[in-house]
Amino acid sequence: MKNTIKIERARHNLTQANLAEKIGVSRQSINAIEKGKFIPSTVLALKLAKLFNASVETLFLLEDDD
Amino acid sequence: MKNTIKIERARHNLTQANLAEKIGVSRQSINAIEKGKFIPSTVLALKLAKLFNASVETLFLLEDDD
DNA sequence: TTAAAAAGTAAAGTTTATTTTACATTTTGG
DNA sequence: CCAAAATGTAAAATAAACTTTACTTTTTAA
Repeated sequence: MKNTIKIERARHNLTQANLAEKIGVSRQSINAIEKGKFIPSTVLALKLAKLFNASVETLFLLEDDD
Repeated sequence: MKNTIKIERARHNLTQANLAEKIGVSRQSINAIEKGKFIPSTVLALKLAKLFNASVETLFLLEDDD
């Protein structure tokens, strides 16, 4: 599973810390998700998509091994 | 968080058991998700959306308390 | 109406997401 | 260049997702 959070974050001029704050998770969670260390819950994915005016499908991409 | 899995499952004529099999989780997981007992991971949400030709956003609806 | 299938539920266990704290490295702006 | 901000990382703890087993209740079809 890939995601484009880092890119969207750049487009929206947000740091990991302020994205985390807006979404209501810790900064380390954002970092870990960006780095592919774990996959967020659907609630988090929906919140991120909403914030970025994107779909969950464009933000998170299924891969063969998922 | 609400979801419309039960409805989509009906539209696609699938039992909890065969949906579970197609998605690769246990039947109890499908049941628990339908009953709102827990919120699936983003991978699961994407797989369900794909199977149902729906978007994650239409399948899973954020609520105020999320 | 009855047997079979499907759905609901529950407890115990495993795995994975997420937090907290804390520190190291990298990037950025003055 | 230098300080501050941002990012990376890691360990320990907690919460939540998910599995397995097993049993009960409800629905469906013959």
